[in-house]
Amino acid sequence: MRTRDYEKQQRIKEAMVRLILREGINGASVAKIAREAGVSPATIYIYYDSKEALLSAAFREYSYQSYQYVDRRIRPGMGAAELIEAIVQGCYTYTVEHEEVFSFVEQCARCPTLSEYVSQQECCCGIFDLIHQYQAHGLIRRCSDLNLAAVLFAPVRFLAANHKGGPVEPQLRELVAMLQRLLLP
Amino acid sequence: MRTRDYEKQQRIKEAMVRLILREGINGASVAKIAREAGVSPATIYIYYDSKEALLSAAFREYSYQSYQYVDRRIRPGMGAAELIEAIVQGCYTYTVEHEEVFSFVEQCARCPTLSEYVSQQECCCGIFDLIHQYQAHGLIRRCSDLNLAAVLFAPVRFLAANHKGGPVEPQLRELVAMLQRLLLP
Amino acid sequence: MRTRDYEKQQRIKEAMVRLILREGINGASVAKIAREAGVSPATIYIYYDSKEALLSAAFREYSYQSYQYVDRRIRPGMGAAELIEAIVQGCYTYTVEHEEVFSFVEQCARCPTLSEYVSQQECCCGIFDLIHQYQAHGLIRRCSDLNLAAVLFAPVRFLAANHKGGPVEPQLRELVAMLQRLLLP
Amino acid sequence: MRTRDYEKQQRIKEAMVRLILREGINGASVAKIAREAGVSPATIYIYYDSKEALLSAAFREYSYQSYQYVDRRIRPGMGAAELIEAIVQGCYTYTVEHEEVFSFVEQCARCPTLSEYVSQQECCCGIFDLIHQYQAHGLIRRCSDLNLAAVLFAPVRFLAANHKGGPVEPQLRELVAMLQRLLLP
DNA sequence: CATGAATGAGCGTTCATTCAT
DNA sequence: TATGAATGAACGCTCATTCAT
Repeated sequence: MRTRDYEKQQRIKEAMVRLILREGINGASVAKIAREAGVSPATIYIYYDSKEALLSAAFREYSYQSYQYVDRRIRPGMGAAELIEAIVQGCYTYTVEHEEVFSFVEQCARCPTLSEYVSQQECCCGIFDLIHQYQAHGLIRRCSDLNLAAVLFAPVRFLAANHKGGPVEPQLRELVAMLQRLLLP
Repeated sequence: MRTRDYEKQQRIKEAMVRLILREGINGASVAKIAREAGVSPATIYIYYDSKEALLSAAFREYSYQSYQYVDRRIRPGMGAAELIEAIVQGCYTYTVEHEEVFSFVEQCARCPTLSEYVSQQECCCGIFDLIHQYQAHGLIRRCSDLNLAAVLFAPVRFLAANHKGGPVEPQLRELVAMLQRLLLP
Repeated sequence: MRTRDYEKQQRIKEAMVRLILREGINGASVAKIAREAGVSPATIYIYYDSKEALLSAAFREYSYQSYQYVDRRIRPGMGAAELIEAIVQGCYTYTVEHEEVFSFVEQCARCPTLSEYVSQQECCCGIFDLIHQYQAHGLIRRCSDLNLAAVLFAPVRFLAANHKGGPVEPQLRELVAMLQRLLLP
Repeated sequence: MRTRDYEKQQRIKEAMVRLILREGINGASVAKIAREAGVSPATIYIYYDSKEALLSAAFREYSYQSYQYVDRRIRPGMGAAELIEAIVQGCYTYTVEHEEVFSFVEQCARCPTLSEYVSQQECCCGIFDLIHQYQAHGLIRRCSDLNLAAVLFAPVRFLAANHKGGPVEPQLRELVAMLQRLLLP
């Protein structure tokens, strides 16, 4: 008996994400995903019950992963300014290093049939636990978590999605500075 | 002067947008759009060369329209704080009053095959012209237009997309206050 | 606008029935039916909602038709012996002249997912009305309708299905004689 | 002596027959049969060369078995009337006790691609040998074997397949009486 | 012997688009 | 202009069968 190959499962997910970056969530048919992954269409159904199961599983997984990427770059000992910078920079770097995942998650999050599979709020709870500590110590201004998420993640993603040409570093530094001014007391 | 034909074209666009809110950009086939609009599939091709032409035309049109909605709520005489409030509130109110258009534009903007039909930057040039005047007079802090757009539009849309349950008004007022503090000198 | 072509609908049904005679109800895929009928697979779905709808509609239609064929060969004025002969002969002739329909209906009638679309009892009510008159006049022995159908239709179909080689006429005449002896007083 | 393997082979056949009763001959895929039997799809191919081989082997086997069931209920010493009753009753009881086998065999017998694997005539040769003796002694009327099979087996199966609701016993007794009158001198 | 993984081909159905009226 | 009919290609998925363990 052949054993289940989790690398193959991974390859399928990555192929789908790559394809969706190129052709949009519309253009990613099971047949195309299979060809991109170098497997038979039927093989996909060994690892996922349906196309929607594949999409939602990957959406969920990558949603968490992108926040964990940021999580790994922050530590309790950081200064508040440093923390904000790490979060925003981490967010941005992730979009550059995982362009296809970023595009995929953004598309899924807007799609009414997929968005409810993942709660954006839950994904960043690790980061928020730390921020809450800073807020408790008066190192970061208090505000609702939703607005905190709104200003910490949305603008940098906007930047990542809409930046075209020219050096992005200054833009990013400016944004960091703005958010520091906004959130530091 | 609106001819009967213009109205039919409008009906098609609105039907598509309604459908995409319900079923996502994947679920909107030409046949379904036609049924929703109460016309024949062939009729759609009288007004648009292809499905992509329909999508991109609507995307472009509604993108501008959503900024014009905000535009109509601001005037040169406003105070800077008032201006920021009007923009953010206008943005939010639009998402509530045109839920389906908001969802549609958000989906299109993330889709690689559609996003390049519209430059988000161009759409808001009217608003930015005014802001530039305020900045020139030192009433609003200077920063790059991209970051300005990033903080003015992205967080409020994040709020609109991710808010679930509970009163939204306090959230929105808090966000306005945050952005006023951020952008006022 | 092209108008609906009922000849085409007929062609589809006939193609399916022909195919099922050759390859069995298993072997009749929509694509094969379409090829046999000389239309596109999609065209079938203009006239029928689904493959099952096509099957059940044809099953129902041909079930009635095969009894109507017999119906046309009987008249109130016939003698009782003559009536029985007409029914059995009619049944048999139909299976010869419409071999593919006979095979199709027999297969559908045995398939659990299709059989309940058609009540065999209802199909032959016209014939039974006449027989009831004969029974009322004591020209045909009384028995339950179910058993009447069982002896009038099942054996002749058995003959039609299982006869191989040799002249069938004597067999058929013998069967007619047997049933006359059975049913005449 | 039944080896463990023989039992597994049996399980596969029974699973298939059960499935075909529920979903028709169309709905019985190898994967479903395997699941129903609690084995792997590959295991089926250890015992049978192909799906068709499985179908035809089971068809042949169960065809004979259903006649053997009747065979066991008749003995040379019986009266002619008793013999006819035993055959018809035996036939009917079998359909009740082996509903799934009955449905399976009936479906196979009508399917052009399967029917030729089994000659219905051959299956009942044991019963016919006995009847021939009765006929030789003038205890049962002479007629061709095909018509004999037609009246002995087809009506009772028709009854079994088309009876719905109400007590079946009287129907069956009536049929037995009819066939006795038909076949006894 | 027995398995679950793997597959190319095919399934029923819908797609975006064009045709004929 | 506007239509429903028509279509080849593609859809998501399952098929019968084989492979590797």
